[in-house]
Amino acid sequence: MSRAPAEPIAARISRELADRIVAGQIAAGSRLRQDHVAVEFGTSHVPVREAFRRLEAQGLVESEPRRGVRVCGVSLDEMREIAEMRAALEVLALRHAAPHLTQSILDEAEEATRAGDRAGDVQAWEEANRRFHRLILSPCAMPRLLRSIDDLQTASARFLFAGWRAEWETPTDRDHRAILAALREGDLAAATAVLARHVQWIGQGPKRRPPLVR
Amino acid sequence: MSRAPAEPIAARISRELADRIVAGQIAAGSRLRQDHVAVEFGTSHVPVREAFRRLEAQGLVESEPRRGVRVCGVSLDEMREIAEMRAALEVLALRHAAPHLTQSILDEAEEATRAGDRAGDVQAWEEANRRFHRLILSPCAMPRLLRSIDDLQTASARFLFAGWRAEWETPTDRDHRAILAALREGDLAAATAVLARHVQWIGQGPKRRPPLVR
DNA sequence: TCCATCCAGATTATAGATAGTTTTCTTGTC
DNA sequence: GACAAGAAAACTATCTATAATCTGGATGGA
Repeated sequence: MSRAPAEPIAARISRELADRIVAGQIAAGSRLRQDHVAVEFGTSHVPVREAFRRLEAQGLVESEPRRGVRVCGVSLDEMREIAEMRAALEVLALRHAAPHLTQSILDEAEEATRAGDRAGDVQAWEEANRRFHRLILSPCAMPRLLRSIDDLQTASARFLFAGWRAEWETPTDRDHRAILAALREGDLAAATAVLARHVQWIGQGPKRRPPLVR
Repeated sequence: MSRAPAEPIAARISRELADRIVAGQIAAGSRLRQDHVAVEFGTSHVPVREAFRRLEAQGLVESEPRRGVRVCGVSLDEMREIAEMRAALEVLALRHAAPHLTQSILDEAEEATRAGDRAGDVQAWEEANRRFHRLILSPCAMPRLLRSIDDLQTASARFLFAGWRAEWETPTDRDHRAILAALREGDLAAATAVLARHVQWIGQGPKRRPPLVR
């Protein structure tokens, strides 16, 4: 069949650039010039501009009217802000998702936690961590809320990759298991409390070295 | 003087379309066709497409890859979702803003409440209401949070204008004054509790008539 | 005979490329 | 340090291609 992808080029560019920004391959504060990006992707700058708007909405770049776009910074303040927003919104989502959680979803979440334990690098751990959160939150059936949470998780991942690569994993698996245990017992209050603390833990920043603002 | 605005056309189009959608001049569910909009504004379709991306980020329209964009619906579920998100985020913002609130800010907020009392139509009331919230929240100095809240308030206004035009105003001024009183006394817990209830009250929907989904 | 389904052509709309204009930044000169 | 000329980049318009939708009509079945 070899059906043409039918995915607009703008979407592809925005995905690719988002990945690079999150991975830290594009430095914070650096300018993105539409012609250069266009040349690199072998397209014109028109879809590039649309991709920029998308990244702007995700909070990965900021744009000034006639002066181009630049990658957002990764300061400690921004990190805390995002962590607190995540905590507030994920608690809300979990509160609505809890009544619709099934045994099989909880089992899948358990498996995601184990995958996080087995993860050898940050990327794999982050993916497992995000899968865990998505699993227990998406049954809330609130699409706008889930989209916001997803954008915030992307931004969180950016901090994770940018700053410190050592101290992931250890306490999170405990938190994940505590959340699952509370959910299995129907103790929603305990589950949301642990979730809030767990998310904000990420926002506490590095214990030893500063967050490598490039 | 008379400096050319230097505001990109895309920004102007997105503002104008957002106003119309919020005001209910463009029906929920109707399609927006880029070259029609372009003809109306006397431009090409390129800035129109960028405006669409902006509206999509604000949650006013939804876009399918090669099938165009259409105005989001205004169901009761979406309304509740937005109200709950607002409650969660505005409480967070107030918690961080409270330490930085000054006497003059509270006085201005009081004045905004009075302006809401005096408002003769929904538009004026909505503007005063939004000014009140912005005043007491913006000292939190969390730009990303404030942007999210602003988008949610825009969506709220849409429901307000779309569905029912009778029952605004009455209880809200009481809530606003209760929030201000609690803030003046330094009772942050009471202030956030009233704020959360107050915001979710909007999400309760019309008491008598259904929300006029067009 | 009437109705539903499906297909081909025409029409419409989205998406992207190319080219030109305007604004901003840079560099060289006084 | 200020200013002007040049370069670079953002922004928009026009044109083109590709995908989706709509129309009419044919076919098959009850």
